[in-house]
Amino acid sequence: MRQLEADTRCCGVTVSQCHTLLELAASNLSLTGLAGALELDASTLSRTVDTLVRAGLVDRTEDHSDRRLIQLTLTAAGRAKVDFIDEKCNQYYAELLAGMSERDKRGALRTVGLLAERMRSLRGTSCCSRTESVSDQT
Amino acid sequence: MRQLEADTRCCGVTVSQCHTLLELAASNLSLTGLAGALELDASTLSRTVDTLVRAGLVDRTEDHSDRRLIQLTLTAAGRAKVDFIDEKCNQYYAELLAGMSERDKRGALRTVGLLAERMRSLRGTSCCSRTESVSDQT
DNA sequence: TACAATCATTGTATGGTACCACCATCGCTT
DNA sequence: AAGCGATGGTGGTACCATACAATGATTGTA
Repeated sequence: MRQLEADTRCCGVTVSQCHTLLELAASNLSLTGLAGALELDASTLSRTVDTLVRAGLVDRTEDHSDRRLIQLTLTAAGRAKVDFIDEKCNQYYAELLAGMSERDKRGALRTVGLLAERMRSLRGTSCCSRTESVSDQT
Repeated sequence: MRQLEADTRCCGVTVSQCHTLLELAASNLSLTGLAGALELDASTLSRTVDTLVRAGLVDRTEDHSDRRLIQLTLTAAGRAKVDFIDEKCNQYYAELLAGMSERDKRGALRTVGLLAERMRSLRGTSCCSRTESVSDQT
């Protein structure tokens, strides 16, 4: 997580901004669509998108068939940023695997796939019933 | 990350509080010592510890040999919380591995160990030179 | 046409984080 | 012993991430 954070920040975006950009690169969506895809509240996304729009990485355009909707698309700069991030990530993954034996590399790829799948299927399955939270930061 | 967050929150603490408790369980430390171990700013830790002290999970005690130091120790409730968290984590890991073949389980454990070691050794190695950050959330 | 549902935004609150300034304490040097 | 720099903890301030509630605009439907 720390590595991820350092890397994305050094790409000029925060982790959240990065997730948003990557999701938009996969498919243009409305705000609520994007919020759903990222499992975030729409209000959170709205503000994140604000930042990205101001940064010139994302465009907000109205949908003429339903004027409630806001279509979000990457600008050219946004696409470039995504490419840059992808490249950086791939570099990092390559470094992670560097020095492993062929056998270990294959094992690593298989393990990561298995675990990802298993994690996805366990999503929401856990946990204990809601307990009191530790807060009250007076 | 999401799963981790949901699980720890459902244990009644945030992820940061959880890290703090677990580190304290490993060894009693002063505030700066703890901050160093978690690679966080001392002021950040000071406030997190505030919360945990108010929650009755951590004790602050002065060091008589050096009155600048604050010794941090888990209370009984704190230790209980850590045990609970440990148990929950182990449960989750068990569920992650459940259903895998013996061979895949061994592979998964080996992969995780290899990757963790490799990540540690790459810490700080990356990345590009600092670029401008996308912010200005006016 | 009136009303419920949907979408985006804004207000408010909590939490994590860092940097800086500050104060108390400690240790060393003169 | 006095002074001064180093160290440890805390509070001020400023971000970002996030959620929930309220609001305004729009749509669809009874």
